[in-house]
Amino acid sequence: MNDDDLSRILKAAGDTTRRQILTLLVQEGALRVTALAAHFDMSLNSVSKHIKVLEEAGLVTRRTLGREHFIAAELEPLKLTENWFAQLKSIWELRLAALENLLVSKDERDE
Amino acid sequence: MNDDDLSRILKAAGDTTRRQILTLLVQEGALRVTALAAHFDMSLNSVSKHIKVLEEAGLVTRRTLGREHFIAAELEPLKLTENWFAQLKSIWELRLAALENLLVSKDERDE
DNA sequence: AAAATATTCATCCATATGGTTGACTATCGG
DNA sequence: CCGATAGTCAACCATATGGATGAATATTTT
Repeated sequence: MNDDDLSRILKAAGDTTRRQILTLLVQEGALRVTALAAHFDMSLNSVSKHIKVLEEAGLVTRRTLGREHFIAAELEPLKLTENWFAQLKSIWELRLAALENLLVSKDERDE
Repeated sequence: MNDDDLSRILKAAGDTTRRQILTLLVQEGALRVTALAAHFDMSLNSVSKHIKVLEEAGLVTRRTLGREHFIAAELEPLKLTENWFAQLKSIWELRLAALENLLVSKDERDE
């Protein structure tokens, strides 16, 4: 289901550390796991786990060269969240428009 | 901290049931807790808890009339998530532009 | 071949989350 | 005042999450 993708993405993005990781990757380009971990007051392993979560959400990709894993940001999936929001807004506006019409036609009847 | 707000919003939005609640509210306008709960295969209490999470994230507001609580969608906070995404994208593009410049000036030197 | 480096895997822990049920509170209708 | 209705609060349970540490794996360096 696509809805699960959206949940995964939003959950992955819902953690401060993971958002910081994404920011680092976006501003510095692909980074190794150790390089990323250096920015956090947290064990390498914990950072590694966060990366895994981001990876499973499709928000980062991994290119392995020998023993080094290069992690890169992947912003594409965030468009799913934008789409969801846009859809909500459009439904909202449709309803408001319908409401508007109701009021207008009521006014006309009352004239 | 504002970052906590963003986490709260994304976490609230990261659950399917809660997103469905938002959709219902957006398309039908304010609804009572019981009316909302009727749409889910889940106890009233669970829905009530989801509403609370949404409320704490600012994604819904509550108007209490007597014993009835009317819940309404509040899309404003979702703009924070849009801003975050937009910021990521802009940093990304800045870096790409800088990279582009580097390549161009390298080409010029090599001519 | 041995030591060092880069990373994941496995386990453990405390706390958070999503769900349940039962009790409590508040309001409405007779 | 009493029963029904609308909700929340409290406690409980199973599973998920975010963190830690120690061991295992793979690769590079010496």
